[in-house]
Amino acid sequence: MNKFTDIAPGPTASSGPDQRQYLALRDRFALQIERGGLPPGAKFPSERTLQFETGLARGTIREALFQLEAEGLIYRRDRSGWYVSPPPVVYDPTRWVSFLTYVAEQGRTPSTETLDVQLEPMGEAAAAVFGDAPSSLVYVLRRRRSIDGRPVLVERILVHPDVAPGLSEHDLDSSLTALLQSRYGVTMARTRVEMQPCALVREEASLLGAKSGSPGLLVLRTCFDAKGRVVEYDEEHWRHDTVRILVDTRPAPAEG
Amino acid sequence: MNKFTDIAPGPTASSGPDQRQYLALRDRFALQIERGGLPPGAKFPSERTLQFETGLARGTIREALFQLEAEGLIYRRDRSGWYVSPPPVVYDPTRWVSFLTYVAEQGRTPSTETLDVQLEPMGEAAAAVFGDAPSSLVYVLRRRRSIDGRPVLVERILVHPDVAPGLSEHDLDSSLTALLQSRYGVTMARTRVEMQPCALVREEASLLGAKSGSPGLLVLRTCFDAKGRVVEYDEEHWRHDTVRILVDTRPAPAEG
DNA sequence: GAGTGGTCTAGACCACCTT
DNA sequence: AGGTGGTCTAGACCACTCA
Repeated sequence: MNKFTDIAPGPTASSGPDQRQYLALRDRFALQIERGGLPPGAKFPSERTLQFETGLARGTIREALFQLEAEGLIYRRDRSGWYVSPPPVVYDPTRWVSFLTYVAEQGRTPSTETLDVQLEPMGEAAAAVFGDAPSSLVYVLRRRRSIDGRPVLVERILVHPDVAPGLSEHDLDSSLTALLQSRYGVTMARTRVEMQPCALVREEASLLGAKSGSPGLLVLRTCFDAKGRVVEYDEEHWRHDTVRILVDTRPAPAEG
Repeated sequence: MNKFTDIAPGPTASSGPDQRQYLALRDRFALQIERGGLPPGAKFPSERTLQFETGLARGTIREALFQLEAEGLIYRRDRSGWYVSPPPVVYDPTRWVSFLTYVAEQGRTPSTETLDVQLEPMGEAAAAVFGDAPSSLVYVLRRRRSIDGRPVLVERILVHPDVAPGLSEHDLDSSLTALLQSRYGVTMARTRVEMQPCALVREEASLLGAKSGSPGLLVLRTCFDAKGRVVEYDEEHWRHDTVRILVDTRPAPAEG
């Protein structure tokens, strides 16, 4: 179909250059982005425009875009288009520092929306975390957080009412960390963090404006005070290209 | 094309059940897997078999499989088929414990292959890590590690020859941690870990038997001894569905 | 309302794994 | 050698975004 394709090294050359057209296209875009030709936030040409420019089928174009998305170089806004990803923020989930603080420190603009707060029975899973009965009530707070106007994570935070009675009456769009510290005198002595790459599906995906199945990062945090009491338990679903986790530790003195 | 499709709630019912066929198919499989109907390691029917069974186009079948792959429920072996993912291993990169140890502790069978070892100039990036000149020599060790016979990560480890002279003469398929401790008397006082979801591309992907663009997790570890000297620097590329990161910390006493 | 990506179809040929 | 997934084509219609 294309003279150049016919001339290119045959598929029998097993260690020869890669023949896959979507990877060639990926390379072209990746180079443009790295060289600054496409700055963060820049919009890509539409898939149909690229079809016309390259003569490739739309599926092939999309495969190249998916590669770049998986690498975190670009992202899509549903039915709007493809855009160059801004650099990720660096997040240390073991430090009790507010999202608003560390994002601002990195020269970005954070924002938060509270989606939902209520006091409800914690159920089996949360009961295991808090060491309490499944029927015990717990504050459940759901928020969406954005950086420079782009939603980057949705979170579900559980706080025991013993720790912070009347929590839901406060403004929860600002720092929960600061609120717990200043208003309730809570301090954090230990943090347990679990992380796992995940897929953003259905509700999470749509809250983040992502396609179902988009790659994400799930971060589970359990914060304890000096008495070993669970102060806060979070489940954070991040868009995979928006965050980089950094943890710096010294082993506990008495560790075996 | 299908009577039931015609009867189903129309697309105008914006909060109605999801119409997407690949998600319906995803749900069917996810349910089968969760209920144990398809145990870890089980092979899926071929895409063409599923085409025949469901009457859907192959692209739609594949979209459903991609969803499950992104969620970590299934994985593919190149040109062999789709398989149910075994549960992930739990890994604490801040603890200086050997892969062979913690994988075995979790009832799995670890193995390691050394791909490459050499003493070479460290270059700009590594020089910044070691606080040394780019022309200084460093051991570069590349290994592939598997669990129950399935490759799960490729890693590139840098060790300074001042810390471990003659390193390349040892057996590097077994524990590097143990080797550094017992043979070179090295101890670890601090670890800095960075993590980011990534895509496995080209060489990494093919070493792991994954398709280029498959989701992965990049873990960067820098281990320091008591004098603040960099003992070891690792770059680990994991298949995203094979690992779960767990970090448990107490803040350093003098922390601000 | 025009343009965008999202979903779906129905083919084709290929490289590679498996037996 | 036969079967598998990997790549690619060339359409179609839809829901949704944006101006």
